[in-house]
Amino acid sequence: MSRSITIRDVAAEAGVSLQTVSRVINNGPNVRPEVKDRVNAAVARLGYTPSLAARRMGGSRSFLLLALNDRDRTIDGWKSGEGTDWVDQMLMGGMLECAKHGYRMIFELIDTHSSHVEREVLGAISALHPDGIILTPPHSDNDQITELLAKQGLPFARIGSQIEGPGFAIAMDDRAAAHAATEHLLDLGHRRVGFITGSDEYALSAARTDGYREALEARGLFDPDLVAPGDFTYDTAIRAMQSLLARANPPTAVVASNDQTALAALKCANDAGLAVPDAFSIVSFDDTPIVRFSHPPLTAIRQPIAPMTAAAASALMRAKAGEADIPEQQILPFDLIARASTAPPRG
Amino acid sequence: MSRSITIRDVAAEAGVSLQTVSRVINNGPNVRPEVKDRVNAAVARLGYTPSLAARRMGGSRSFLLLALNDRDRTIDGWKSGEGTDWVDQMLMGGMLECAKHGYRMIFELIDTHSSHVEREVLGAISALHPDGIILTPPHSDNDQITELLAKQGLPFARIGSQIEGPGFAIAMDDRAAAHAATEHLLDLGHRRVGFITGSDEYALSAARTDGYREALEARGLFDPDLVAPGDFTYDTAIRAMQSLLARANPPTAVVASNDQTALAALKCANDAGLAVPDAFSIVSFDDTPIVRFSHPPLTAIRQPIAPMTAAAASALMRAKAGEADIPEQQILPFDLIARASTAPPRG
DNA sequence: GTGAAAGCGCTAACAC
DNA sequence: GTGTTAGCGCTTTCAC
Repeated sequence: MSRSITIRDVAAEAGVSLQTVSRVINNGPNVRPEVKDRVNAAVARLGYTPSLAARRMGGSRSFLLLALNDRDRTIDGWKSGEGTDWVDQMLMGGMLECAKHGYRMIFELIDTHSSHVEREVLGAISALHPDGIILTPPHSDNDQITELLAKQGLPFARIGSQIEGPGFAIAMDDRAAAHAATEHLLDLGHRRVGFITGSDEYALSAARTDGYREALEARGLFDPDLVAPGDFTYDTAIRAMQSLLARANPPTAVVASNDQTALAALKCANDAGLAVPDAFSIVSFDDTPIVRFSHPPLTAIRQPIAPMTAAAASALMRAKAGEADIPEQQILPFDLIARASTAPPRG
Repeated sequence: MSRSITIRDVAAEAGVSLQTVSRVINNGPNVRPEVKDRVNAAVARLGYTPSLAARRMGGSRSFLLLALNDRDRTIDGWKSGEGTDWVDQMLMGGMLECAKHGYRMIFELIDTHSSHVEREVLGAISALHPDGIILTPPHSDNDQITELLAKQGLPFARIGSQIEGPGFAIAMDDRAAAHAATEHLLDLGHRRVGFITGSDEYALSAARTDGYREALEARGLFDPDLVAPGDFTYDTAIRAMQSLLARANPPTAVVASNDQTALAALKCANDAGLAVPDAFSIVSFDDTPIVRFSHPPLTAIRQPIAPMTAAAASALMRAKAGEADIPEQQILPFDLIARASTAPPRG
C-alpha cells in the first residue's frame, strides 16, 4: 500500500524543480551535467519510474503502441492449437523493441469483417491513446482502417503489406520469396511445378502468385493449369491439391501458400501414393513449428515476423519522437530453409 | 488529429454534469433511469470511450492487469520455435476475460534469476500501476516476488502454484494428473512405469512426482529406480531416458514431465529399437502443438492454461471491484488426451 | 439524485 | 539553464 514515489519526491531529493527532473527523464536539453547527475542519483536512490498514465495526461506521448490483429483468425489459431507462432513472433519482435525505449506494446484483437471495425478501432484509440498502431494482415490492407488512422493523424505501420498507401509499409518481399521457392524446385530439376494460392483477401497472395509465375515464365514453363485456388485453410487446400493431382499432366512439385496448405498437400500426396520428397516435392510458405516437425520436415520460406514487428515498432517510436528520414517502406530479407520435403523429381 | 471526445462533451450533449456521466460509466448508484438513458444515448452518439490514463489518474483503478512471465524461458521458447503455446493460451484466456470488463492485460517479461527482480517488478508497477498481477511459473513460487507484491498491497494471482501463500492460487491438480497419467498406463497393463521428473525450481514438479508414485504404490508397483531426474529440457531428458532404458529391468512405459521430455523419450525409444507404442508407451505432460504432430502423436495431459489465466484475471478484477467471497485457491480440471503413443505392453 | 471543487503525476509553454 | 504556471480527463469528496 506504500504510496508510490513521484517526480515530486525525486525533485525534493535532488533539490531541484519538478521540471528539471522531467527534463532529465526525457533527455531534454538545458540541464547542466552536474545537475543531471544529481537527479539521476536521486532517481536511482528512490527507485523512481515515471507513471505512464501521468506522462500521457500531461504530455503528448503515451509510450504505448497498439498491435491490432484479426480477432477470428487469431482465436481460431489459438483454439486449434495448430502451432502457428505468428503472435509469439510478433510479441518477441515488438515487445523487446518497445522495451528498449520505455514503451509497451498492447496486443488487441478486432473484427475485420464487422460493420463496426471503425467503432472498435476508435474505441481502442480513445481508451489507450497509443502513440502508434501496428497493423497485421489482413488489417494492413484494410482501407477502412488505414483511412481512419490517417484521418486521426495517428502514425501506423502496415506489416506484410505490399501495396502503396499511408503509414509505414513493412514487408518481406513475397514476390521474390515465391520466386525463390519456385527456383529452388526448378533447380532440383522439376519442370511441372504447381501452386496453391492464398486468400484473395490478402494482397500478398497476388504477390506470391506473381513470383511463382515469373520464375516459371523465365524458363518457359508456366502453365496456368497448375495454379489452384486456396484460401490458406487446410480443407480448401485439400481440394486444390486433389485437383492438381487429377490433371492429365500433374505437377511433380508444389509451392504452398502457407503451412496449412503445405500440410494438406503433404496429406494428399501421401494419400495418392506419392512419397515426399522422392515422388513429390513441397515447399511451404510458412516456417511454423508444425512444418518443422512434420514428416518429412518441410522446406519452407521463413517470414521475418519478429524483425518486421520490431521495425514497425521502431519506426513508430521514432516518428513520435519527431525523427525524420524514417523510410516509408521497408523490405526485410526472408530465408528459404531447405529441409526434407524437396528433392529432384523421379526419373 | 481530431481532438478526442471527453467526458465533458458527453456531459454537454446529455445536458448533465461531468459527475453524472462518470456515474453512468461506472454503473454508480444515484442516477435516475431516465437520466442514465440520456447519458448512454449521448455516449453512443458521440462514440465516447473513457481514457484509461485519465481514469487511472483520477481514480483508484487503472483497468490494467499485468502478466509477468519468465524472460529467458519465454524468449528461448520463441526463438527455438519449438511450438510451445503457453503464451498464446495465456493471452487467449487473459485477454478475452479482461476485455469483457473493459480491462487490458499487459504481458511483460522479467528475469527470475536476476538480482534485480525486485527493481524490475517495482518498475513495471510504478509505470503501469496495474490493478493486479498475474504470476506464472516459476514466478508463482518466487518468494521475493510474492512478498514484494503482498507488501505493496497489490492483488496478485499465482498460476500453476501448488503451495500455500498470499494471493490467489490457481492451478491444475498436478498430483492428480500425474496419478491419472500413471493409471492410464497401468490400466493398459504396464507394470514397470518410469518417470522423468521436472525441474526442482518448480514446485509442481514434486506434485507430479508424488502423483506418479502414489498411483504405483497403490498397486505395490513403485520402484524408486524408475524415477529419473530431468529439468524440462530435451538434452537432460535424453540422458534420463537412456539411464532408464539401461536399467537391469527397464520400464515398458514412461510418464514425461513436459513435452520436451516426452519428445526426448520418444527419440531414445526409437534409437533403442523400441517402437512406440507397440514396444514402449509414453505419456506427455504438456499438450503442445508439437506433441500433437509428433509420430506417433502423443497421449498427453492437457493443462487448462487459458482457463487458469481467465480465472486469475477474473479473480483480480473482482478483487479490485471490492467483491468478497473470491476463492483463495482454485483447482481447475485437466484432461488426459489419449493418442497413439500408449498401448498395452508387448508380450 | 445531482453538481461543484479539488487533485491525481506529469509535461508544455513561458518566464526568469 | 532552471523554475513557475496551467492543465490534460477523469474520480473522489463533499455540498446541495
